[in-house]
Amino acid sequence: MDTIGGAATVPRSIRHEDCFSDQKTNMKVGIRGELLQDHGVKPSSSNNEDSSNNKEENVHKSAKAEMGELREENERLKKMLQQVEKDYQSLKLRFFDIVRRETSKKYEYSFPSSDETEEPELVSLCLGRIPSKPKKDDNASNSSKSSRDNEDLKAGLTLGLDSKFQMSTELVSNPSRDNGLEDVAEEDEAGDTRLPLKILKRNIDDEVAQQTNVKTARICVRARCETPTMNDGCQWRKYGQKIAKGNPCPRAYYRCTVAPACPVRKQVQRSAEDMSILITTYEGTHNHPLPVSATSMASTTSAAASMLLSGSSASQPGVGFHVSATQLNGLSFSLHDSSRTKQFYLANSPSSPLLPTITLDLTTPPSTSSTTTPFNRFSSSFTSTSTFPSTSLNFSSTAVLSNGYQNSYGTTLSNLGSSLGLGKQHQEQVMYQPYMENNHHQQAASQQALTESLTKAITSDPSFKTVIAAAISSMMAGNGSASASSS
DNA sequence: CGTCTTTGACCTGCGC
DNA sequence: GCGCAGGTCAAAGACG
Repeated sequence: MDTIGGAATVPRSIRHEDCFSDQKTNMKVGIRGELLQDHGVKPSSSNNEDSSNNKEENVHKSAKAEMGELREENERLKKMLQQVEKDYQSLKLRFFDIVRRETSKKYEYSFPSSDETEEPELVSLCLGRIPSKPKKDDNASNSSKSSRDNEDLKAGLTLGLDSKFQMSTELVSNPSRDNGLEDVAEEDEAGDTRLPLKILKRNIDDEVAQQTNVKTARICVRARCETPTMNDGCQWRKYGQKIAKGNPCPRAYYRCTVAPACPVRKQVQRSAEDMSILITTYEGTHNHPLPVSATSMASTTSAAASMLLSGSSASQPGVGFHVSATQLNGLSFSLHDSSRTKQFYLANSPSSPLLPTITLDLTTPPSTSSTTTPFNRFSSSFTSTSTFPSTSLNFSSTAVLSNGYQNSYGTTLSNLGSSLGLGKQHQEQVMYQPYMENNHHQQAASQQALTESLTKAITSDPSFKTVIAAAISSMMAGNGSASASSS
């Protein structure tokens, strides 16, 4: 990001790695400090010079021994870290497998005997690449269950921040003349040649043309941020600024510059109520792989998007969610159907009034940020109204995770933990004791608890499969740097 | 000198 | 048709 946050020109991937190494360093330092306390040498109180010389020698020796211990400790920590990463990888694979199977099952159940040629309301969140366009397949006639499963799987596993909605034909035919580029293109495919001049002009661009095939969700992130923009890992270039009505703070317009033709844009504006709150709205889909550092935010937003999508919102355009979380990278959030109150933020976008908008409120409420750092504590709750019967969830969970693993894996793992700790139709309280430094057993225990919690949540609430898929796909995309999205 | 930001002008959509 | 507001463009200036 870049321009964002001022510090900007430094490639985010590099910064991210720096952060990671910093964490290791901090861990070492912390442990070192603890050891020094434990084995610290008390100052001599003797007046005898000989004895003081001997003591100096002893101090020297003990210091050496201490150094040796510290080295060993560091080695152990390194191994521990490697082990954690390894465990995480295997966990990830397990989730991946479970999600895949569950998704297939659910799909069979959801479409048991319906018209096989009827296309389900596919919602595809794409990880920074153009989706595989399953919509309106020409081979709809031979759409077997397996092929549908594959499509569903694709949709489920291609989640990302830049959620793209594979609009159903019903939605495409929605009688709104300002649906924007995407809908117009849909109409074009359907044979409608009444394209506005602007649209025709833009369609010249291949990249944009690809964008026109999908519906794009808007992701709105509210976070407390002192810097002009939030550092989300992407590179942005400011192309405009405007004073929006009702807010004295100007709204800045940014364009993704990671790739020359990337259509992703974002708007940054300070909240009128609280100037310390930065409201960032993302729109569009990256057409390039994302920097690794961008995937954390991607995992958060993609999960939120998947929440929205799992609520079959595709058929109910204009509905917005309000997602609140107390951790930047946590998937914990509460979703509020804002359909009645119009979209909570940036609802007055004339260009895309029908775009589903997901608002992530990352501003920490005072009540939940009391004793722990924002990065190791987050609470979540999810409520949904009858507008989304399929996602009528009610849960609340609180998780305390160690910040000792707040690397790219740790955050996403936390994400999974937080989101999966949520249970359908019942409330759960999952408290993870903070990992004690140098206590591998507790770490293992906490990890096990987390694993159990995740598994439980997966099996108890199928709707979270999408969330898991979102987070996992984001992680995988980020790890492989193959493709990811966010912005 | 190249890149990025700033900022006024312009375009477009919407409501009256 | 007109005015308003949001969004974008592009020239000019700043900066490294």
